[in-house]
Amino acid sequence: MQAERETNLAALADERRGLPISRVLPAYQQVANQLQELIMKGTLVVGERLPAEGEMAIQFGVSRSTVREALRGLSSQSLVQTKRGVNGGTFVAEPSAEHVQTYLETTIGLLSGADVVSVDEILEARELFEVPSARLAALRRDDDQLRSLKATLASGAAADLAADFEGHKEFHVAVMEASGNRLMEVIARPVFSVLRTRFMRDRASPEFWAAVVGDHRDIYDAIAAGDAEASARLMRNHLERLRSMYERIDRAARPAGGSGAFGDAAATGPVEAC
Amino acid sequence: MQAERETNLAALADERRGLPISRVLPAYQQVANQLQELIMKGTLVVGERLPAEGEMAIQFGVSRSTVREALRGLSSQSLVQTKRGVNGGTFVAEPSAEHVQTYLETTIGLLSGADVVSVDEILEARELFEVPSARLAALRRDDDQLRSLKATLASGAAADLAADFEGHKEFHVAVMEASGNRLMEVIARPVFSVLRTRFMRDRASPEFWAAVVGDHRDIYDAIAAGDAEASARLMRNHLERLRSMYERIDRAARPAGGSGAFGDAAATGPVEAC
DNA sequence: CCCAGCGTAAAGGTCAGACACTTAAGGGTC
DNA sequence: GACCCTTAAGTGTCTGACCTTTACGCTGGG
Repeated sequence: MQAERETNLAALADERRGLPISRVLPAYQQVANQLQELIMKGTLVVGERLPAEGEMAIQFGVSRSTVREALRGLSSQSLVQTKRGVNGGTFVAEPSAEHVQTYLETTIGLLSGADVVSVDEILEARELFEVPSARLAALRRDDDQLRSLKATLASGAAADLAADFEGHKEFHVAVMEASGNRLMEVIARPVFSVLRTRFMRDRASPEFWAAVVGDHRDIYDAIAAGDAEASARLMRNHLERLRSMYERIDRAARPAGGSGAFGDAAATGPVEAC
Repeated sequence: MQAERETNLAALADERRGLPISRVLPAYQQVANQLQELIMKGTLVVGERLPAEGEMAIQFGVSRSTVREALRGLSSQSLVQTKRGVNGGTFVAEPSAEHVQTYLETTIGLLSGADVVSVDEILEARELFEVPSARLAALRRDDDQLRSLKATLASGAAADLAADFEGHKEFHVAVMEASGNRLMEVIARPVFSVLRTRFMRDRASPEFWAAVVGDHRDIYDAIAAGDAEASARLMRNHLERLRSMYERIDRAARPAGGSGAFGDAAATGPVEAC
């Protein structure tokens, strides 16, 4: 009872008005779209197993390769998951915060690399996210979260920069966790990570890191005391300190990407030939 | 000069210590990973054309189908784009805010549907995003943005609810645009859209919409006057009004998804048989 | 009775080769 | 010079085969 798909798919296009632009989607796209819709409408429940590739091929009236291509797309969006072996198959994946974070991190990195968003905007967004996080953390943290937070405070006596750098990350992540808003956390973490990746460690002086460690301790105290406004204020100051460092570092030219990934491939560069 | 991949890929697993869990990724995954890395490192520049599928197959030492599956994954993450015809091929896609928004919208919707994040958290995140947006908009909007903003103000005399509902969306989007932070916009829009989708129109009384329209006008005035604090405060009040409506509506059971998407398929449901 | 080992079969993973469809470019005709 | 037509590169799709993984059940020994 599924689509018929005559040999000539283009026939479907006849129904369209005006614009004769070829808008017949490839079969794998159509299959992917249909499956995605079933998942999003909840017709296919999380954890549910889809029919085997071969069966879906029959039901959709396409070949197994086509179905597989569709599934690859869905699985790279973490909508489905595949398992091999007997009782293997394709399963509706359960939405996970981690997937979203991974995706956001790479994507924001790309947006930044392509100058669709500027470093300034990322820094600003970070403040917009983390300052309220600190405020909420002061209001909501439970004892466990407070303990985790405390555990991330660096030794102070700078053992080595790398440890401080790690501690810095863990502290901020712990604050986001303590804020009690998982959506906020899912979004703020990648933003933080992108900045962290862009401005790798070792660029700042030991004195700078010492100040960072002091900031963390102050913020921790405010959160522990449940002082929302102090937490927010201190976090803002802290982020401003960091921002000034980032801005100083930003005077580092990004390497101009050359071709050559596929050595002898095509001499037909995207720019002028001849 | 590419990977060799003997017939037995599992040989690669021998190098591992301890844990003998089968962690040899499928070939398509490995190919996808390598390509993704090349793109993210900037070795493959935006707009650049990758070798034809057949050539990549040779270079990676896999079959064309495998390459294609890898490409489907990348393309569904909007990392690459394919074009048919002569001079067709696979091109490194230019990162676009729209793709991210689409992805975020579906994903946040799923996270919410699976109760990984609660409606409360989404509502809170929305306030956390849009209140600062309004503040920044007051400080930064240029004349064009102000004009666009004004254009979204509903007629007031409720023509029909649908129009108000649309206007509501456009107003909030315009504020985000005027905030001058594109990252913020990319993130805030999907959050807004998810709420909007979850609580479809027509659930609120005409009086409610009238109040909404009034709120919008007030916020607009504050933004036009460049009064940052008033903008923020009014936006906060506005969102609180909306929140109360959402919370009232949230007393609506979601339909329990039934099986049957693949009718006669398998009787081997995920739950008890017999 | 329990456990280890082995075989089996279902399902995904990979491959090779063929053909269809799309589309830009080049050449030929009027 | 404008238009059409052929051509070819490259993606899209299909077929059918074989490999690999892995849960499950059977079987035999302790």
